[in-house]
Amino acid sequence: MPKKSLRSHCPVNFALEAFGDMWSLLILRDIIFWGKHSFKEFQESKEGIATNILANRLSKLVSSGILVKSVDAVDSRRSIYNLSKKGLDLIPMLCEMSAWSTIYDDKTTAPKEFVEKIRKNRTAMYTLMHTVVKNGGSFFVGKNSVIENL
Amino acid sequence: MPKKSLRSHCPVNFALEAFGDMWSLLILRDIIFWGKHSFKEFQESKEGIATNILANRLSKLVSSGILVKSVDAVDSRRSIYNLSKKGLDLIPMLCEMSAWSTIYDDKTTAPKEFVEKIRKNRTAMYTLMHTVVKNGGSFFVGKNSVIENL
DNA sequence: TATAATTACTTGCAAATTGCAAGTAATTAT
DNA sequence: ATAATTACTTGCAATTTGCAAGTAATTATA
Repeated sequence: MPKKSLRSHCPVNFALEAFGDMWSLLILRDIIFWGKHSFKEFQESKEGIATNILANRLSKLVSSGILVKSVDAVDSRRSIYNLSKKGLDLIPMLCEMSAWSTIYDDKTTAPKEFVEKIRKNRTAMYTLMHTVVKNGGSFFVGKNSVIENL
Repeated sequence: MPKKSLRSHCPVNFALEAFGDMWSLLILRDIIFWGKHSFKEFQESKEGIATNILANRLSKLVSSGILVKSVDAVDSRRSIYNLSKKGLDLIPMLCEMSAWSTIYDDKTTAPKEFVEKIRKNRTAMYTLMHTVVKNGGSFFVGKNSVIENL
């Protein structure tokens, strides 16, 4: 199908058309914060995404250049989804979103050091996360996780 | 109806449940960037929101404490929607979203100074916008608009 | 002062999207 | 050889959306 034209080139609208639905953002969260990379792992997240929707969102994120899909070298059944540069550049937005919720949700599961660190030096935090995720890590999971360096 | 419980207290999910749908975000954009405040003005935006959806989203944003509704002093037909503190605190997120699109949409309508300014000193930009919008202004429109101070 | 506009909605209904359950195809593990 | 696992697809009911057409309460105009 031919790529349908945008309703507008307003930057907020552009972002919404690329990744602005609930499930796409939860997939990005799973990668950035939890180091998930496969269909199965995304499916196991507690919000409970349906498999047809998950397949649909993954293919949209790949075709908009935010995710890159590859086949696992040791298990060819597995597809691996990683963030491209374009996807890594969404880290600041996800961080601000999370920081907001951490302030306004009194039952938040986010660590308080996260918001403190962001308030002190946002750009440093974004840069650190960009590097960690680019190298296969994530905020919470992985041997070079962000949280153990806070 | 009793307030339905959240699927999770993950900060990304919390944000999505509060304002994470396309139309809610476009309403927030209209207020922050274009200084719109009434039903009619939101309806006129070029993305073309249907009036039933607009009414629904405005009432959700009010009940989640992001918007505050009041009646216009000089024309009692008009309802006026303003950002609460909780709403003003979404400015950083909207800015990062816009900054991302400005980089990746080669037809973006965003001014390039915006992204430059954010890269140089994000926090200063957020603070300026917070103040301007709090005082009834916006990024583009109003006598104390942000853009004329870039 | 009667009539026309305007503003902020609501209602009804068709069309699109979602959510759920159940497959399927291609590996990999036992 | 058989069972699991992984990444999907399919069918269908239920929910949500989009569109057109109201309605009610002002405010503006002849």
